[in-house]
Amino acid sequence: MRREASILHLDLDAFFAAVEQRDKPSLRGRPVVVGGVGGRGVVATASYEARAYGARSAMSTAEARRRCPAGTAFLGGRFAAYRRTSDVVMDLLRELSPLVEPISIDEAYVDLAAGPGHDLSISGVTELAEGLKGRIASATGGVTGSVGVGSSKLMAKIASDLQKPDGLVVVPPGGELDLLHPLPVTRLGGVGPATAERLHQVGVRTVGDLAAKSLPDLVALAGRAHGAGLHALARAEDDRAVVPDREVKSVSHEETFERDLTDLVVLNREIDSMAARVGARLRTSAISGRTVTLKLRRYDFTTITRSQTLPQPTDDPRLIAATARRLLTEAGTGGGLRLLGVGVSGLSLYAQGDLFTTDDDEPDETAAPEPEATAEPPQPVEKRWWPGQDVRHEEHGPGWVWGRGLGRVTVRFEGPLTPPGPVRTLAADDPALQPGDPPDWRTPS
DNA sequence: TCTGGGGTCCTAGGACCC
DNA sequence: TCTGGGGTCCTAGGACCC
Repeated sequence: MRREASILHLDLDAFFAAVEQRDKPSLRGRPVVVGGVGGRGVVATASYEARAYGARSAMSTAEARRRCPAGTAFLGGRFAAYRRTSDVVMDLLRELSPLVEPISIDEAYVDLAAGPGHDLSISGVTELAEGLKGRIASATGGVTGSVGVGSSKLMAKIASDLQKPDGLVVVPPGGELDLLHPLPVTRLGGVGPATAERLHQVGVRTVGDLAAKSLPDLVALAGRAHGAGLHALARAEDDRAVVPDREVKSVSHEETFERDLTDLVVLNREIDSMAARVGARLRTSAISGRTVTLKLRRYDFTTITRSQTLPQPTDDPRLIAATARRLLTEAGTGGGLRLLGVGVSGLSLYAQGDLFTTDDDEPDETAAPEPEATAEPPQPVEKRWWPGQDVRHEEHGPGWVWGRGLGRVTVRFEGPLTPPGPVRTLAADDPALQPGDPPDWRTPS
């Protein structure tokens, strides 16, 4: 805990949904749900209009459909668009300080004490945060964020959560415990359903209740590290630094299937395609790893992992896939699998073509490409289009997919800088309709 | 038509080593 | 011939976060 309120936490409000409403004017002021749109999808983000009907993050999309009225937009995610907007925001944060720690695409800490001569008085950081919020809204085309400023990461994060959306709370140094102790323990990071249940059983409901418990009691309840962490947080003792550029520890890809799979041939093909994605991401980051992990979730939702550590680090999709295939054969597919995942950990920086690369591992330009590992299966016409997707039509211009089915696709032709636009229903195989790029929300100058 | 996908950190037991 | 005690690596699972 510092003497000044010099740590800022920013949390963008209903971020995915906010980007969708910015880029799709017909959705502004209306309920929007972003997430998995298939039968087994879950909600990633619900707009505040959708939350009014009870839609929530992590809820199954089926449940959100039951709760929300007709006309609610259910959209798959456009991660390239979210990434572009996020990058703009993170750049604004780095104008405040070189010490910016992104926590996710929509959340970050900033160490204001490391910035250039900021006034760290209460009024000083309040003014700074107000300016930041204004710059974020104007640079992103209206996406808002909630800001908390305090003497530690703990306090900044708690504060940003107090006045959502579009909030700003500065916790004056010395006021930490008055703010913290009445709050439910579940507001502390690290207190999830399991810990909350155990705490409730010993009568702990608020952070104040937690602060009354001894360190040995909490260690007995939650384990050594977690117990000590809770003991400290309940007293607002938090010295965690703002760390930019945290090292990646693992790279993985997983997929829940529309229907449970049992066929080993099909599952092996899935492994190949996941290993190809993981290998490509490793190679892009110039890293490789020694431990290959296969994750599987059975028809009854039981989840197991099987891993094997290789003698040398690799980023080779074929070696990753071969290892994962072996682990799958050992684990068995009994009863059917609803999810498969392939991951690599034990990462290290790794130059291609080093001592351990054999001739066998070199790409062979004369060989036929390996269809299993590289080629995407041909797309059925129905699956080409998904709700929310950016498209462009030769005649009607840019727009986005509202819905599809029965050989047709419904598109609304509008963009972030247009008024709400017209809807047209087209043949799903209309050659004039193509996937499009995320639209630019910035006014052309 | 219950329950995503990408991660991090911690714990615990066994192997192995000194 | 009542068997210590660390330390590290590997594996598996669980809790949690966004």
